[in-house]
Amino acid sequence: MSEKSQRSKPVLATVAALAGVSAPTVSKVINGRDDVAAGTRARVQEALERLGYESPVQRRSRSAGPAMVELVFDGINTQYSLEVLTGILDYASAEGVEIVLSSVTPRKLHNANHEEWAQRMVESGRKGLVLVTSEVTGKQLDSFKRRSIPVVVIDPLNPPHSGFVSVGATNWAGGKAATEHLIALGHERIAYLGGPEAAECSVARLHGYLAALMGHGIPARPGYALAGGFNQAFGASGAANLLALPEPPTAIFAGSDDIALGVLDEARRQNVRVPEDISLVGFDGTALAEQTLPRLTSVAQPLKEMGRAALRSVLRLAKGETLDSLHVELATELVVRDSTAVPPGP
Amino acid sequence: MSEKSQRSKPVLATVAALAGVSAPTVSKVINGRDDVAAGTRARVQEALERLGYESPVQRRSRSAGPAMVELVFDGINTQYSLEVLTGILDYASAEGVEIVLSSVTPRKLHNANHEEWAQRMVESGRKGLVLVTSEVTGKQLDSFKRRSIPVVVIDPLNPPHSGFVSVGATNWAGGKAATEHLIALGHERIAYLGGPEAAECSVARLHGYLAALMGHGIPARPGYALAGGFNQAFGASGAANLLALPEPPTAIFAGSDDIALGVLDEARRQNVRVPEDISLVGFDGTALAEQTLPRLTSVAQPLKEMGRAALRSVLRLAKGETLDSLHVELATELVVRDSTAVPPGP
DNA sequence: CTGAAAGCGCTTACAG
DNA sequence: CTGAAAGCGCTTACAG
Repeated sequence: MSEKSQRSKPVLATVAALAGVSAPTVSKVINGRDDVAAGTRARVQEALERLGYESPVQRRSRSAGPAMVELVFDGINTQYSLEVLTGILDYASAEGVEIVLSSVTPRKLHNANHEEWAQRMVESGRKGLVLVTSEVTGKQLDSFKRRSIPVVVIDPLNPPHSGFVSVGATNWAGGKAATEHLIALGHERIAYLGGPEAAECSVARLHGYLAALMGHGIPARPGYALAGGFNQAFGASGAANLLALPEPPTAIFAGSDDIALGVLDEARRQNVRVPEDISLVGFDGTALAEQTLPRLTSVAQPLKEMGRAALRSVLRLAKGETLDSLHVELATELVVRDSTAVPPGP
Repeated sequence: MSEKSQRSKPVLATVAALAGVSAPTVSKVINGRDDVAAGTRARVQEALERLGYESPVQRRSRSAGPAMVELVFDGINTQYSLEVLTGILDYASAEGVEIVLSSVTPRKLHNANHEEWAQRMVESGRKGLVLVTSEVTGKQLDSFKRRSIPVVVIDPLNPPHSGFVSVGATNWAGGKAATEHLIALGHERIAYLGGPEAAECSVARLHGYLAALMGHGIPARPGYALAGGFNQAFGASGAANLLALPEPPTAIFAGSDDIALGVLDEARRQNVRVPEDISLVGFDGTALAEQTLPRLTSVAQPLKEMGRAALRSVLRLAKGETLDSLHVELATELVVRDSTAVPPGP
């Protein structure tokens, strides 16, 4: 009688006995319900792990096909997204993993029912989730954590306080490098046109910019640092505002290449020459930077590598491995092209 | 009481009632036991069929969750791919369908074992396959056809002789419109820089170009129609060849916006002004056309709509519906911007 | 939060 | 052969 529980594959009741709880409680933990005390959940999860228990759903999904990872973009219609996507797809194909892709508006992502979403992912056997430039709350991540679905965020909009895993670039260092390049050319009136105030990566770039100014004893001027969207429209309107200042900047550091494109447009409209009248540095270093006229000096992000790294982390977590660090920043690199020069004479 | 069995998915007890036997007997039939009388077995089997009953094992193998469609790009690193992808993802999200994405080199696609591929798709419950700008042989398509997996090709490289379903744009009409626009401006020395000779869509554009010339009694000149890749590099080298002719063209019709970008680069290098010295028309009408200087006159393809249409066709085929036509062409539209003008005086 | 009790869908063991 | 009865593994609804 007592031997039977040793060899055969563990059932829910065995787990319950080992954890010292009732079967319903184990059932709740397995199905990701939230009405279980943290301590109880921990004990049950340990018992589950020790016995190697698999729920019917898990058994069902384990049998079918190659591993699938879900990938969600907060809108894919940018060069940035395309390069991240390329990195992820290349690595996925090398690892024999399939990518289930969706592009979702930030609004929809925020309103989505994460409980249902996570449950659906378990049921269809997804190994993990990669989110790109998304805002995620701790509560939302909890829906996934409770079901042991690893989540990795690329360029998270909010700071990684909630203990989630994320991949980014050295935004602060990149912002500093861009600004120091301009300072080295002789500029002192340097403005920053960044992304949304809420976007962690943009804030880091802003602080890199401020650090460079401070390091060279250049005071930050009022009205010289503006926040908006990571898009061409904000680049144009921001540039218009900056050029209308009593003392307009001689150089603009744009928080993305798209923003820089808008600046180029506005400069052209006002017959302000780049780089003769005003210098311009972008951020991202996508293919776009090569195609503008003048070609854009830009801080390159290793977007493909960021995609690879995110997928690799998700797959490692799915295998139960632990990561060295919850947050990884890959190096940015300033690529000098034709949009920066010495400031115009007085 | 009696209504409840009508709507919900049938359980074993329902089958038993309909067959006039007990649940255990149905269980035996399902599990292939031999202790069931032939007549009883027949009645049970009929009831099973009529109710569409699925055993837990059957349910397990038929993949759970929302419908999935596989999407394969022949390289996604272009604006073209991005717009097609956007169209597909939007429609997928509206229909509650999930997209499994891969980007594959043409070589790998050609060498892939289509038998295994198709079998894998059946096993993981994929509803269909969308291929973008791929070359497909009848034999390969057969692997999918035998397994009733619908396949739709967007912009097939080979002509749709093999009876496969495809979605494209009115390439011939677009080529003709581009060329007639140039003729209307007064050009007679008009060259064509097209994509690969094997690409059906490029051939159609070439013939549209030739038709326009012929329609206006303008002879096609030797060396004026070149074939290469749909990329910037070919645009630059092709333009260099054309400009080196004893009688260089006064206008170039490029088979894609990427090709046109290369032409712009080469023109700039040679200090040939666009449109003053030479007019330029692109093809695709992606966001790129808006971002060049001068902004590019281009034949716009409805890429998002082509993506939508392809997915819609796959889903209809998967439901067993029939399509009105194996091949659909959506309308192209010439968008005149700043890269075309009257030819320079002699 | 927790678990006793009831229930669900299916299978097994066995009397007839 | 057949099916009433018992049982299995899991989930649900709800009292405390």
